[in-house]
Amino acid sequence: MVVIEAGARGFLRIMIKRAKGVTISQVADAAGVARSSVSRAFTKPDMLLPETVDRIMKAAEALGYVPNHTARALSTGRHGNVGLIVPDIANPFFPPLIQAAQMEADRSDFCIFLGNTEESPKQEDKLVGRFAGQVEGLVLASSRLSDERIRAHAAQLPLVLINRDIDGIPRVLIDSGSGVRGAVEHLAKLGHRKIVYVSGPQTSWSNKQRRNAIRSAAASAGVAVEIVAASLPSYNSGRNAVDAILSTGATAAVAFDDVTAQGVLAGLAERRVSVPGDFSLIGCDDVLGAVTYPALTSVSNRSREAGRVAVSLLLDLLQSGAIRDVRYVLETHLVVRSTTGAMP
Amino acid sequence: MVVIEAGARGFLRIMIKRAKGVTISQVADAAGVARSSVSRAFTKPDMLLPETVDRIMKAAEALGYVPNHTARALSTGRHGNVGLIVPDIANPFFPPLIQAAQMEADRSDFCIFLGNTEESPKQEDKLVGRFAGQVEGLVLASSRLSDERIRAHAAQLPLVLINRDIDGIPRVLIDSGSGVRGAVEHLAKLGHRKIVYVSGPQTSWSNKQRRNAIRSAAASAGVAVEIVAASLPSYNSGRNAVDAILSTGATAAVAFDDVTAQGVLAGLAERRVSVPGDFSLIGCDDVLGAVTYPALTSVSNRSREAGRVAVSLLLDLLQSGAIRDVRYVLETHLVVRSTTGAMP
DNA sequence: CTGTTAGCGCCTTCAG
DNA sequence: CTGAAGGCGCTAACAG
Repeated sequence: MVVIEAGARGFLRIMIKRAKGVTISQVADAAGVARSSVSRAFTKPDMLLPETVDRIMKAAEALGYVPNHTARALSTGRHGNVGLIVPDIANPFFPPLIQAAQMEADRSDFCIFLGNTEESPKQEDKLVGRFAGQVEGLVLASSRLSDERIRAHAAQLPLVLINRDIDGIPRVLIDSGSGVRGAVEHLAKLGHRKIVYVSGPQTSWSNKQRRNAIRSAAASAGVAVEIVAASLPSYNSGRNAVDAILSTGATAAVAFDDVTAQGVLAGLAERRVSVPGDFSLIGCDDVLGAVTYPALTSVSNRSREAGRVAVSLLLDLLQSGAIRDVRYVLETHLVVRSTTGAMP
Repeated sequence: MVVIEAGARGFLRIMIKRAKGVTISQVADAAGVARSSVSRAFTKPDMLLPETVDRIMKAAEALGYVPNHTARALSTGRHGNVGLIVPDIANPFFPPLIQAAQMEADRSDFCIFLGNTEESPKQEDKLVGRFAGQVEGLVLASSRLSDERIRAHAAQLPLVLINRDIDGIPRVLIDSGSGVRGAVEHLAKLGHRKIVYVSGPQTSWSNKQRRNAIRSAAASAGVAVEIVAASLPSYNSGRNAVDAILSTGATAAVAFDDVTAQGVLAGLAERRVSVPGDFSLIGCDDVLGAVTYPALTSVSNRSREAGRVAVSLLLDLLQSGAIRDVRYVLETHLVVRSTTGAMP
């Protein structure tokens, strides 16, 4: 129905009155049954005579009835939503994760609340609170919260963590260690004797993990390692790190992530250092695919799987009602492309 | 409280009983007032004596009361959520848009439901339906639905479109035409006499817009144009288009988007065609920032603003209750970096 | 198998 | 300014 009325200041306002939800009672009347039967027809049809279900469904269809999600949620306490909170949607690490989470939720007819914390713990706390009332559970990806806050939230509602290792809270971890070890061995085999690790954020769980993996792998391969800090994981900090990298005398580098690696790649090109002729470079996360030139050798990241598994785990927990201390680890591996070659 | 109980099959199950929501009644009792007063204290405090509000708030705090969103929604019909549906989260065009939408919603304490349609109209329809019950309004970004379906949905709940131009439905459009014209003029000024447009998906509103803008701008600048189709907007189709591009004899190209342009860039490098020395290249959407080497000249995209404006518009509509026929157009412009130079 | 009867937790008239 | 009562739409025992 379209309504045209005079607004407060005299001008015309066009309003479209939207269909006011048909209720279960109207359907019940139309079908000549009790409200509860209509409810059952939609939730537990096997409790009813097939023909009754049929009659109810016909009436419902005719009236355009559609169950009210909110009312059902209030009554059952289950609303069929899960929340997903990430620090930065725009970081290429997350979109595939989000997408996979979404697909997995969809398979069970769940909806996803998405939250972006802008890397701020305060914002993260706020979002958890805002979501808490309307989701059955939450996935926290690369949370920036303290262990205490996370534990506190976990006491309020089912929680699954991604890339955060807290005892007693279900978590899925991407073990970049395995892939990073492969990277170091790959470089050693190519003859490199000294490499540098271009590090990421000091507070990052992944950075710590990668740094340690490189150190130990290099030690056992007899390769020297130097660390060059690139505070932020960004293109610019990678590019700015190039002088420091070259001054170490190393012939190869592993960067905290692909974005940083791409910055390094650009910096090297500007200085006429050819890759992989004069210098070899490896990224992490494999988020750039083969889009750089030369195509970047990188460590696979499996963020897509992490998203899928996390949601799947959460839905399992919701269904079973139990909390299991799950620690799901995803191994990674080296993806060799064109930025690595024999030591010059 | 931690409970350890024997599970059905005898093994131990550890469960954490979560705090069962404190209700308004408990607060009312504790504060010695009626339930309605507690409700008012939270929604219309000015209707109450300041000291009453105070007493209620104290009691609420002590009990750890937090209003039940679902119950409130059932009662008021407003649940403080909006939905955002996109075709492909992983396409770099969308994350900034999503992020901005999220921030704008957050400013008004709204939560965002995110839906990913995998480019499928069927999935999009399904998501709209699933969301409909629990959001007050919806933003459809680059919808793949037919005009009819969109109109049908718009009749059910408030809708705002991004990059889709349908009369009578509020929409925000990114006009890449202006930027693309700038691109052509830029190339003409550099002396190029023949250019190619590497086109995107035939069904895309943006592709049509860009193609037309290039044609008309080239005509008035006296530049010849050829179209090379790159069916999908992807790195590979860009790279595969390179031979066709070079065989036209053109000295410059504008690509449908940055991802395609990056593929072209790689293809050119493989064929030892130097950029911008031998060939000039311009992308669209500016999603790669300056991360390619050489840094890509591109047309700005403003997807971030589109996301922000769309949500802001939607919230306005919700508040006013009226439907205005808004058509919000965002102009774009050329961002000159290092892939364009004088005709060889 | 189906109807009856209570709520779920909150908001909102309507009286005082 | 505050209390009492009814209802939002649906589900969940409990009877038949």
